Amino acid sequence: MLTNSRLVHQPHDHDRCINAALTRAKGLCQERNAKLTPTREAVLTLLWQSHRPLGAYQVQEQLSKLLAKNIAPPTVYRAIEFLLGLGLIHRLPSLNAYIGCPFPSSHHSNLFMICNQCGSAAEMTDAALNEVLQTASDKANVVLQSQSVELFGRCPQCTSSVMNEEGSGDV
Amino acid sequence: MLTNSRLVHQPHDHDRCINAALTRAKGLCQERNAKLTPTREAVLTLLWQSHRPLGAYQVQEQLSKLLAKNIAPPTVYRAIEFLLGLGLIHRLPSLNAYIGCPFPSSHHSNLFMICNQCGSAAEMTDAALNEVLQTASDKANVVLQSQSVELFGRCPQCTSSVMNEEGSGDV
DNA sequence: AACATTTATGTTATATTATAACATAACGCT
DNA sequence: AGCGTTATGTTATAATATAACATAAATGTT
Repeated sequence: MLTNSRLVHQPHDHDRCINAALTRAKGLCQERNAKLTPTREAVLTLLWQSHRPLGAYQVQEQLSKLLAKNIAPPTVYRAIEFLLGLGLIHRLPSLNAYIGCPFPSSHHSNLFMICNQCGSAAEMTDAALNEVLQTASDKANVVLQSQSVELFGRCPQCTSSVMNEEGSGDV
Repeated sequence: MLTNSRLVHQPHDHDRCINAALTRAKGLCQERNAKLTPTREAVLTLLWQSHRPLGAYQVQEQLSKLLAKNIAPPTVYRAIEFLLGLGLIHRLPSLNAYIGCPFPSSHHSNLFMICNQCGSAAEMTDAALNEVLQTASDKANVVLQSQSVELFGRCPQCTSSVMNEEGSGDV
């Protein structure tokens, strides 16, 4: 069960996450003859600033700051489209938000665990899950092409802080 | 494995689907002391006109026609909110669309099979799926609260028509 | 190097989905 | 009838996403 949940849910050296993501991205782009332009790289980096998904307009805002000039939505959406195409990021449909993919080169059908309190999202690939979904599709005679699985709950960090604080409501 | 996939993917007497849905809705509302007002009933009926999810603005358009007066978005969204609250309909996040729930009274975590070609959506509850998701959450020490599972593919009807027509692209 | 071709970005406008805020109306109770 | 509650009407606007066309930057060809 490939997952980044430990990293997402624990304090860690996040610069390593960012660097690793950029290295993977560069490698993948070279393989595919795709160009990781400065804009695209900046968007990818922004989406890796934390393990929380960002909306397109949050990216826009931060990108405008970063590049010290006004960036219009289409620029952001184009970069997002490019990165989605390479599997370097994912879209979380329930949140209208985007997040960096920790294992872009492995063919995977992904599952996200999204914390209702802190907003962090961990990704995992689970063979058992994919089997179950394939079986369900087969039973219904559906040819499965893609899937979106989002789980919502409380991450370990937020669970322990709730135990301490007692009675704080969800976001 | 509770599912309406056979109904969704085959010709059937759809009036029975609609009637059954309304009957269930009325029963549930009585149980819960909730009022199924004409607007709400109309929205529910519209969402049951087919087994394809409708966007809020599609509902608005049709509702305006049905009631022969202009209905503004908030009215639609309020009805939707009410129906979602009772579990009478679901929201499909990937589509920003809404669809009637075939088994609203059973506590279930739902899975949708959405046909990329005809847009129909079948719902199923699958105990094996829920186990797998629970296990995955447990492994990551996440307290699971809710889930959204959407499968995209080709329904049996569209699969057979593709075999006949040969080479028609997806929607 | 000069040119044409493709690819990426800039710019403006607008489509689509959803909600906020406040006004009015209908209902349910005493 | 009067009161509080719940539902709907109305207007405006927020949030997300794309269309259409202009410019610029990179790439390939002679």
